[in-house]
Amino acid sequence: MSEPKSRAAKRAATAQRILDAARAEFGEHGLEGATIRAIARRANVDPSLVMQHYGSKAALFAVAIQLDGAGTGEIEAHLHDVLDVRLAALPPETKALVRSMLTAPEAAASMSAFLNERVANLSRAMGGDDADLRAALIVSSILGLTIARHFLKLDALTNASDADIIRVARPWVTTGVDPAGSTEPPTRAAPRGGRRERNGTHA
Amino acid sequence: MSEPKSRAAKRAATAQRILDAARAEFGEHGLEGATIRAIARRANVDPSLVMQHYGSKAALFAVAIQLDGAGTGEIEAHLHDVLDVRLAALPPETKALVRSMLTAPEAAASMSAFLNERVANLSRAMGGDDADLRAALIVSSILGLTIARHFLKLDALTNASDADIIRVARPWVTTGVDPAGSTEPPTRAAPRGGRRERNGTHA
DNA sequence: GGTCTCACTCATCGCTTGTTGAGCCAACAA
DNA sequence: TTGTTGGCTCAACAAGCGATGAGTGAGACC
Repeated sequence: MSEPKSRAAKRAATAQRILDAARAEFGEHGLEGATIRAIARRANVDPSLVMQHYGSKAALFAVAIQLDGAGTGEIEAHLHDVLDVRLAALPPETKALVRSMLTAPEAAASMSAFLNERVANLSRAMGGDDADLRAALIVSSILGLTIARHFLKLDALTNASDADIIRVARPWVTTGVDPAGSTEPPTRAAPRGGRRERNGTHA
Repeated sequence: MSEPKSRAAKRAATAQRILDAARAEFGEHGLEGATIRAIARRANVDPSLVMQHYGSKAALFAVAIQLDGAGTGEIEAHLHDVLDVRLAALPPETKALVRSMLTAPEAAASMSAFLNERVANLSRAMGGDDADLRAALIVSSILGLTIARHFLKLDALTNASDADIIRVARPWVTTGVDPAGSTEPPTRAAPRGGRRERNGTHA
């Protein structure tokens, strides 16, 4: 399986194994629910070694929920890809971050910062009236979809295939096709507050 | 403040005070983060009295996250009200339920059941193609909005007033006005992986 | 091949948690 | 005034937690 490596390489491999185990445990049970002992057990290692590697449970958690952020700036330019990213099996660090964001203040802060940045980027890319608010709604919706599907496992979302969800959700999120609209031409409520209705993406 | 009541009434009042304290603590710190001692302290009561009243922490939590469910069936008929309900300050039991839904399996199950029912009702009310899926997207979006605003406190959502959010989100959620609609036609990235793009609801 | 290094384990500490049972004292009944 | 009920507190338990520090043994170095 794994060749006998140098001592440093072996230690690095152990650190990575611990980190993987930590992400899995944090992703399943959250920051408080996961224990150093369980992480160590999963990594086939003594609990004290976990501390020796990462200093404390909080420090380990901070590393575990760090998103690599590849394409964070780019991804808004290809908004169509966002849903795919979210719908495919979630990366362990994302799962760990989401799992704890409602109970662990550090996770909440990290998630807020991440989403605020996405909102800002998206808002800039979209422009128009209420751009910030509209961007925040889109980002919030994707968050809600992720939670409902991968964590709460709502029937309608687990029964549906990835392709189904992408087909229905993508045009909605990215171009505003109405999810509430029936097959017949929707009888739209008159917009209130005098905001003019924009529908630029569809003729 | 409170007149000396009968013994039974006094006991009932204490039970209610404990329950209120529990909802507040669970709502702030979640099931695991909240402690019997903290709940008792908040209710000005001995910790053991909490046990005497509700049996166990889990049993108290089960009572604390119970939604009264008034209008659960009705509310789908008046979807416009949903956002108002969600945007006003969350009821303590809702906050407690949401806070723990990602870390406490019992809370997750309760939330799933609640949302599944909402999806089913909404789907029935809407009809059309992919009704279940579209209903699930709407419900998920409202969930995401609630989390992003009241728990993660995203900038764009805390800066905006209730009225702003309702104005922008309501027509979107209820009638499908496009939140992403830009002024210029977007240059779309070519779909990857050969998945054909469907756009059934719009001609 | 002897010595040192260091990745790792073992035993254990202090602390907090949920939970329990005995005891106290005001409120009721006679 | 007496005896009794019952709402409530006090003190303490076992279990599990994160964290610590001494010790061990296989591999690196000269």
